[in-house]
This record gives sequence, structure tokens and C-alpha cells, in this order.
Amino acid sequence: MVVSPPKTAPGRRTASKAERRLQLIKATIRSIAKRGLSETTMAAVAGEARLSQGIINLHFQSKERLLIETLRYVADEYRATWEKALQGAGNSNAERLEALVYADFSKPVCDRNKLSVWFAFWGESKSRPTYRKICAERDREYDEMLTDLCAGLIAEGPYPGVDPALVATGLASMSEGLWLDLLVDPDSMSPEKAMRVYQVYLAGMFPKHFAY
Amino acid sequence: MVVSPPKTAPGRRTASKAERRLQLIKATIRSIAKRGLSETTMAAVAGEARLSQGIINLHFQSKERLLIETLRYVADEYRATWEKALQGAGNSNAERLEALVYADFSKPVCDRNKLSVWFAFWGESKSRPTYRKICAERDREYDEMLTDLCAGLIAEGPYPGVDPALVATGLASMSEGLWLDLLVDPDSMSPEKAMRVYQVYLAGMFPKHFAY
Amino acid sequence: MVVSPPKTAPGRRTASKAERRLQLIKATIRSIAKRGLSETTMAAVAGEARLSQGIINLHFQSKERLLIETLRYVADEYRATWEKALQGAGNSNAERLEALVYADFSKPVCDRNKLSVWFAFWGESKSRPTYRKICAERDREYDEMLTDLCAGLIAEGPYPGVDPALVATGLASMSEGLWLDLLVDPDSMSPEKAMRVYQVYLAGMFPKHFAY
Amino acid sequence: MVVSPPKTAPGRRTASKAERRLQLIKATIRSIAKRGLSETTMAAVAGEARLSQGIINLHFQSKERLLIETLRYVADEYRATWEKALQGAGNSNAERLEALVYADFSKPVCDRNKLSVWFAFWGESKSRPTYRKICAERDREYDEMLTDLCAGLIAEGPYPGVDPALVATGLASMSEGLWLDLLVDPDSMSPEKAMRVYQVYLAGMFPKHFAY
DNA sequence: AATGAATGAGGGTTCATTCAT
DNA sequence: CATGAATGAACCCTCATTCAT
Repeated sequence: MVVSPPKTAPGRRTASKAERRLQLIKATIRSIAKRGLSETTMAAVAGEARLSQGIINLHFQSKERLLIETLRYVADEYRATWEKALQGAGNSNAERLEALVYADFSKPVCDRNKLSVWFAFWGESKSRPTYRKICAERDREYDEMLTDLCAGLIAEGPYPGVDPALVATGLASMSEGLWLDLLVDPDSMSPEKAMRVYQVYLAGMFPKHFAY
Repeated sequence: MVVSPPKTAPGRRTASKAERRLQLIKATIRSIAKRGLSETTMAAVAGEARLSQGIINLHFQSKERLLIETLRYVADEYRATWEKALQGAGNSNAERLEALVYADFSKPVCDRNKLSVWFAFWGESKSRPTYRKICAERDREYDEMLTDLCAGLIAEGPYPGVDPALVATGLASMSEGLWLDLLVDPDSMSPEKAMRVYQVYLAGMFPKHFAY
Repeated sequence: MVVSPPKTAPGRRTASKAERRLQLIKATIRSIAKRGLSETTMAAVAGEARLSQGIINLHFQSKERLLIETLRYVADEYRATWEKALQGAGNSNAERLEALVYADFSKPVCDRNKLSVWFAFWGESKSRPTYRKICAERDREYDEMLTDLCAGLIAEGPYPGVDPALVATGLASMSEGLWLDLLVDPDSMSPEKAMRVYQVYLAGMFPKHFAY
Repeated sequence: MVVSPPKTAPGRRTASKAERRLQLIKATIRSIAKRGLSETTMAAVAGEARLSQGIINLHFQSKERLLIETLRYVADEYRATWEKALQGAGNSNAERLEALVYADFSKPVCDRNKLSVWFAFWGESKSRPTYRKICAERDREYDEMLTDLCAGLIAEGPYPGVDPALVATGLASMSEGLWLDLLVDPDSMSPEKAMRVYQVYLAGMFPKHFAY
């Protein structure tokens, strides 16, 4: 008789480390969205995850680390989103840029919970080098990718004197500003409207590639 | 009943109520920039203003009120800045729009202390209706004014099919995104660069009025 | 977010919730007796119980609740004392009344710590409906029981025209007044003397049942 | 021409010292009744008197002194009341005792504001020797006077074996207990009922002099 | 691995007292 | 004499962290 060993640690009564960490990070995101960063306590997060008080220190050692991991999670997810969007897009620069727009205002990215997290950390970033570094890194990566894309686009068309870096920064900034509107004034801004605003910019800059 | 008389009667200055309030609001701005909102304590603000612990409750009743007044102060100042910029500008729509760009990236507005305050409150705004209301109001006012200006510009030139509201929202959003870059990544963003980014958008949208 | 980890992990004892609560209530009684209600601070009570600052909020949520629970504890204990006295007494009404007198001036009841608590709460009761309610309830219960007893006694003897309710109220009031003397002027009042005073009243009212 | 000097400092814009002090003491009594001793702050008293913050320290140096003066005021007033009652009474001991009963439950004495003050101070008296001394002094004076009166009554009648001191203490205690009922349970106790309770005691003890 | 009672530093706030006006 | 802005110690309470279970 051969006892086939369980593939996935079946008798385990407790979640794996990674699962618990993810569970807690998601609880943190919900808590920041619901209560704000300043009222997000360890107890609040643990309660949100329906786990006990001490659990966070067990898995993250400190609140500070939990918050940093949460920010990193959101940043990684954002990068993964646009990377996937690029992979799924056509080969032309225009199609790729279009795909990025869709990604930036897709459900998972501009979900108001996630936006809350971004703005919460941006709000603290001036006085927190660690937060700032993570945010700046994300910015830089996105900006580089976008600059390349814009450079390609400019090379294709009759857009004399247009600096791809400035256009890219402008586009990235506009996204952030539109996210703010989604967060602060959801009644007068929606992902769809945000995309139209974005399209207007693209059509103005690259009339050969985009139309209103 | 515990009697704790002040041991010393140190440099007692007397200022008008309004002066004290302003002094404390400015101290709050500095503290938010230096420490972040979450570590801006009553003691920190009072210390920043070189006044005693109890002073804030005396003038603002609670920390919450102080913060709201601080946000309102920054919002009012912002409005005053662009109103003044419009008054000082020429009569043409293009000149007026140009003046707004300068205002948005002038020293007093995109001072990193002030930006810290904006992002600190935006970060909490989802869970704080009071903050959100003040921010949304500012947004709305600015947007309306800018929409009118864009509408004027569009009427003047051959810009068929351009929706002034969308352009205005795009411009306002871009400003906010550029402020974020100034806050988060001051090494690779400056007010001057931000203005250039902005100009690129204007030149792209309104080639008859603006050039790169 | 200020991180302040406990530097030491001192004598951590673990007691059941009920034990801790009782421990804290007893510490509160001692503190009220020693310092008065107005100087009974959370720190004082915690110190009296040799526990840490935060412990009270952990078990009682607020100071107010601790005080109410303390009053309730003393009130419950008082009721238990006279109920037990009645159970242990003989069957005759006179014997039962006699037992009540002993109970009212027994060590546990007219212990000056407990008396301090009663008077502390009575002193605040006009402005605190919650306190007043608890005190009034105790009064009512005692009065009813005593009225029944007096009615029985009156029925037995030649006491024409005596209203049992008035006698009962008089007896209960006298107890309270004697407690006050024990509290305020312990040099000229003692439980023994108080009992003699009480006996004089009984002998005057019910000469067939009691003698001087 | 003779300028007749004003008899009563007429041009004075401010009240005399004594008037101010009395005004503040009365405000203190109202505040203790309304808010309780523990929430009677300097600001509350000053506000009750419609005067400014610093006024109390000006006239009483400290809160402690104000409270002591307030207690003394109430105690003096109580003594004055029964002294006046005795003066106005007939010459017989029975009439004098009767007058005391009326005094004890007259409007000015068993006004709930005043009672609040008494119980507030009694509640703190164990831990405050100064309060206790004033209260004990009042007790002693009253007790002595009442003992004399009872001794006279006993001498007049066939009351063998009755100790006047014990009767006096009993009567005084009963008053205090009845005041407590008036404070704590005003719905089921009234000055009139209190007097009837008191009368029952008198009639029981001194049947020759008092009837039910 | 997980719990939750316990800790204690630090938070916002109150308030007796002082003093320039 | 009177005011009320200012002070700062001490209050109640919160919460990140620890650790016996």
C-alpha cells in the first residue's frame, strides 16, 4: 500500500505564512480606505481580517513594516497591471498607449480603496523617506516606459519639436490628478470620463494617431 | 481637584485672536510638512509656534478644528492666488491662461510645505467628509473658471470638436499630478519643468495660441 | 503613529476577567476612601491595584463605568448583607429587626471605606442620574422590606395609630445619619453607640418588643 | 456750602468685597447642585456669577478656599436658622423642639441645592480634614443644643431610663437621613413627609409631649 | 502558529492659576 | 477692581507591542 503524500499540506489547520500576510495586507487596504491611515490601528486591521490582536506583530514585526509592505503590494500590483496591459496590446505604439489608458482607469487600478492607499501614502511621503522612495521608484519606472512609447509615437508622425519626456510626464501626471478627482469628487468624475479627458490630450498631442 | 499652578510666568505675549490663530495655522502647516499629518501632535504644533500646550484648545477648541481651519486656510490662499493672477493678467484668454500656469507653479503655491498639506488632507479625505467637502469645493471652483477660459479660447480658434470642460479638467488634473511629482520626487521635477510640461499640453491643444 | 514598545515585561500575572474586575473595584473603594472621589484618578486606582495604567480601560472601557460598577458592587453587597442577616435570624419579627440593626452596624457595612463610597456617590447623585438611580433603588428595596417588618410588629402589639411606612423610613434614615456620624466624627461615634441610638428608637416605638 | 458725604459709597462702579464674595459663594452652591462638586470648575462658578475667569482667585486666592468658604457659609446659615427658630419659639421645651423640626425641613434648609452642597462635602470629608472639621463642628453644636433640650423634656416627663444624648443623636441622624431621601429620591420624599416621620419618632419617645 | 490580557508611553484635552492690560 | 489670554501639569484614554498560554 502506497500512501501518496499530500500535495498541499492538507491537514494544516493554519494558513501558510504567505497567505496570512496577504490576508493582512488586504485588510490594511480596506482599513485605510474605510478609516484613513491615521485611524488605521493594529486592532482595526486585525479585526478587519477577523484575526487576533497579536497576529500582525507575528507576521510583520511592526506596524511600520506592515504599512510599507502594503504600499509595496499596491505598487507591485500597479506595475503588474500595466505590464500585462502592454503584453495584451497590439504591436503599434498607438495601440499600446491606448491599452495603458484603459489599464489606468480599469476597475482594479482606480478602485477607490486602492486610490485611498496611494493618496494616504503620498500624504505622508514628504516626511517618510521610505514611502517616498517606493513612490518615486514607481513613478520613474512608469515614466521611462511611457517616455519610450511617446518617443516611438513621435518618431512615427509629423510632431516636430515635441519632447517625449515632457509628454510622458504630462500624461502620467494627468492620470494622478484624475485619480484624485475620482477619490475626492466621485460624483462629478468617473473612470469613463477620466478616460475621455485623457483621450482629449492624446488627440491634441498626436492628431495623426488619435481622434477626439 | 488637582492644583497645579504655573511655576513660571514666562514670556507672555499678547496678540489678537486672529493673529494667534494665524500663527497656529502656520505652525500646523510647518509641522505637517516636517512630520506628516499622522505625527503632527498638539504638542508639536504648539512647540512649532513656541507657545504652550493648552493654546490650541483655547483658540480652536479641538485638534480637528485646527486641522480643518488649516485646510481651509490653504484652500482660500490658493483661490486668492489665482484670482489675483487673473486680475493682473492681460485681457486675452491666452494671457489669462498663461497667468494661471504661472500662478500654479509660483513659489507660494507649489512650496513643498503647502503641497504636503494638500496631499495630507487628500490622503484622509475618503474617510473624512469634512475634508473632502472642502477639497471638492476648491476643485469645482477652479474647474468652472478654467472651463470658461477654455471655452473662450476654443471660440476664438479653429479647434473643432474640443470640449472645454474636458480640457479644463485635464489641465487641472495635470497640475495636481505635477504637484505630486514635486512632492515625491523633487530631484527630477521642478516648478520650471512642471511649467514646461503644462506648456506642451497647451501648445498641443491650442496651437494657434501657444507654441512649444 | 508613535511606536512605544514596553521596555520591560514585568510580573505579568494572568487572572480571570471577573477577578481583575473585582480587584479593580476594591482598589477603587480604597482610593475613594483614601483620596476622595475627586482625587481618585485612573492612575491612583491602577496603582492601588498594583497594575498598569491601561488596565482599567481594558476591563471597564471608561472611568465612568468603573465608578458605576463600584457603586453597584457596594449596593449589591449591602443588600446581600441584610438578606443574609434575615436568613440567619429567628422567626419573630422582633428578632429579624434586631438582626437588621446588627447588620447595619456590622464591620463590613459600616467600615469607613465603604461609608466613604456611599457618601461620595450620594454627594454627586443630584447631578448624576445614573448614580441616583442606583441609590434610590437600594433605598426602595430596603424600605419595602423594613415596612413589612414594622407592619408585622405593629400588628402584634398595642401600637395604635402607628404607620409602619413612616417608622420604617425613620429607621432607615436614622441608619444613614448614624453612618454619617461614623464617617465625619469617628471620635464621638462608634458602631456600638450607633446601635444604642437605634435601640432607643426601637424601645420608644415598640416598648412591648424592645427595651432600653 | 456743606458737601454731605455719601453714606454708602455711591459712585462705586464695583461691588464691595463682601458682596462679591457672597455672589461667588452663591454661584458655587448653584454650580455644585447643577454639576456636582467634581465638575464644578472655576470657570463654571465664574460663569454662573456672570463674571470673569480670574475673579475667584482675586477674591478667594484659590479654589480650595472658595470651597471651604462655601461650606462654612452653608454651615453658618444652618446654625443661624435653628438659632432663629429657637428665638421665635415659645418657652416650653416641647415648643422649642417642635420649632427645630420645622426649621430642619423649612424651604431654605432643605432646598435641594443646599442639600447637594452638604452631601458633596460629606462625600469628600473622609479625605479632607478641613471639611470634616467644619462638618463635625456643626454636628457637635447642634447635638449639644438638642441634648439640652431633650434633657429638659425628659426631666419634665415620666421617661425613665431615657438617655437624652442618645435621643438627640438619633433625632439629628434622622434629619440627615431624611435629607438624603430628599436629595436622592425626591419623588417619594417631601419635606412634609419628612416632618411626619420625625413626628412619629417624637411621639414614640415622648408620648406625654407629642402625639402622632 | 495563534491568542488576547497586560503594559506604559504618549496622545488630546481640561482647568487652576497668573498677569498684562 | 476686573478681565481674559496664556500657561503647563495632570487628567483620561488609546494603542503598538509583548508574552504566557
